[in-house]
Amino acid sequence: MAHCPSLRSESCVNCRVRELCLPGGVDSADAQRLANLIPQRMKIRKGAALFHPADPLRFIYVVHHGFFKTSFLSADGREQLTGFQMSADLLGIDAISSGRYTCDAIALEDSEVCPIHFSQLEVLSRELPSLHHKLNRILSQEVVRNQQLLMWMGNLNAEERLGAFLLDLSARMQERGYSPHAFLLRMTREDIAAHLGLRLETVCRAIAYLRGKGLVRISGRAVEIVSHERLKALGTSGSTPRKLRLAPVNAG
Amino acid sequence: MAHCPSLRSESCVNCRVRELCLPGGVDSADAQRLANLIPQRMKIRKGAALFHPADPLRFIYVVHHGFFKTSFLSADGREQLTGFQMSADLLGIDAISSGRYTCDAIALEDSEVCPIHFSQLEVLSRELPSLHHKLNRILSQEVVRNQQLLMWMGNLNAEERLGAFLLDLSARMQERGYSPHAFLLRMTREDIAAHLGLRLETVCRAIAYLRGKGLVRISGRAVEIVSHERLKALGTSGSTPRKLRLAPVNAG
DNA sequence: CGTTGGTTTGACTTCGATCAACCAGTGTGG
DNA sequence: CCACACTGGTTGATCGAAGTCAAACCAACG
Repeated sequence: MAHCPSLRSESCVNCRVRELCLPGGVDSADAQRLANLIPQRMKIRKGAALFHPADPLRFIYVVHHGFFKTSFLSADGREQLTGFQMSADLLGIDAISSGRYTCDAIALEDSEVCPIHFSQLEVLSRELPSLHHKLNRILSQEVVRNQQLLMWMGNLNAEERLGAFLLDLSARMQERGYSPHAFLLRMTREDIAAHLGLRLETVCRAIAYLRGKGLVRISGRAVEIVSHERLKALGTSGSTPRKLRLAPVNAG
Repeated sequence: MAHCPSLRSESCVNCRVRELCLPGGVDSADAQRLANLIPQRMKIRKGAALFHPADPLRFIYVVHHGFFKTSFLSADGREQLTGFQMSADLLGIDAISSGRYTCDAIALEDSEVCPIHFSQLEVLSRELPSLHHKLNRILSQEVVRNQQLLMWMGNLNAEERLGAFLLDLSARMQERGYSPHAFLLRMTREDIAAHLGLRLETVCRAIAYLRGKGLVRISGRAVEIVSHERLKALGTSGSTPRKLRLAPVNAG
């Protein structure tokens, strides 16, 4: 069971995305103990799967660098893309409930992940309250994130959904030290569509719409966000799809 | 801080829904220690809120009996109903990530909840591995549940969504020892609509459709599921909304 | 009783799905 | 080298599911 320390690529302690990741808020000595749970980083080639639905849970994975998508198919062949994961994001936490992964995790570019033996993580987090709390927060965060996505699907039209999606990506890029104004998409239009509950043609048209309004510049995978403010304000006024039906304002 | 044990209504140990709830899989002595974290059950009247968005997290709540809905409003007045909670379901886990609740929790009937001091729960779960694991599983379960809902919104049409919703309710009734064939809805059509990303008129029409097909009998809040099998099979054949576009089958 | 909140049904409109054509790269084999 | 297939992206025309607006219905209740 014991791994030779020299095999470990690097420690969590001086990882670029440490604060966003599991060791965020955990002090350095303890972060090193977490790092010791990671046998060795794994390289995943573009298009390859990290795990499949029904595989038994042994590890959860942190994306070290690269980009993933997670998606699942229902019995009758419908696909839902549940999320895109970038560095410091966790993969596999859906598996904790049943002990088996519920989705596919596919690398969208050559990537590297840190596998963490889950039951060892549970044991260690009993010893380290800050790690324990961080894990709980990450799980809860995932719930909130999914609820946000739900809100997009339930309340926003195609253009607004795409706008929200781009702003979300932008914010996550910024968290990781990249420019929030310009970045490259790692996924296809079809992936975006499967994520937002649309079809790829509709995503294209939504892009054309935002471009036409001068809110973004998008050609191929290259995105430039011209105005975060105006993009955010997309839904606020103008068309009112599925907003709360307000009580009529009676002056008398 | 110490509460007189005599104040505690009852213990978790002989609670009807113990296995579904946090003490599920935790042995009786330890379940009693969990019960000791619950100062006293709280009664919530129909229509009242258990908490509001931005309230600081102190307790998470287990529904002991009754029925709740959780929903949130975005800045621009759009509402998304994130879920319905019945006995043994947890309320407030969305708050763990930021320390503040992100949604409203409203009782749909007179209800009773078990408040659990969250930071004490974290401390106790460090001592009791089985409790710790159960908490992780419940959090993960919530992620999976939301992903399921996402799949409904992204891939199913109105009738299929309603069918899936009714089957889900039915399964949860059964888990709790009630009949899966007939039960009462505690929520309005508008609540169902806000949950499924539809409008109430569309929910009404979807009900009429299922009734017309002889799959359910619904009048007012009373639901009878005539055939679980045929209800499940709703999407499987026939119309193919948003299914995977299959590669054309070339014989040559 | 009339009021009120929830539900149902109808007529019409609209957003996004569908089907189809076409384009830009990119790789492959003759 | 060119012909070609192939993948991903864009745009147009058409259609249908669900949204919107409106009216009516019903049970509960003061």
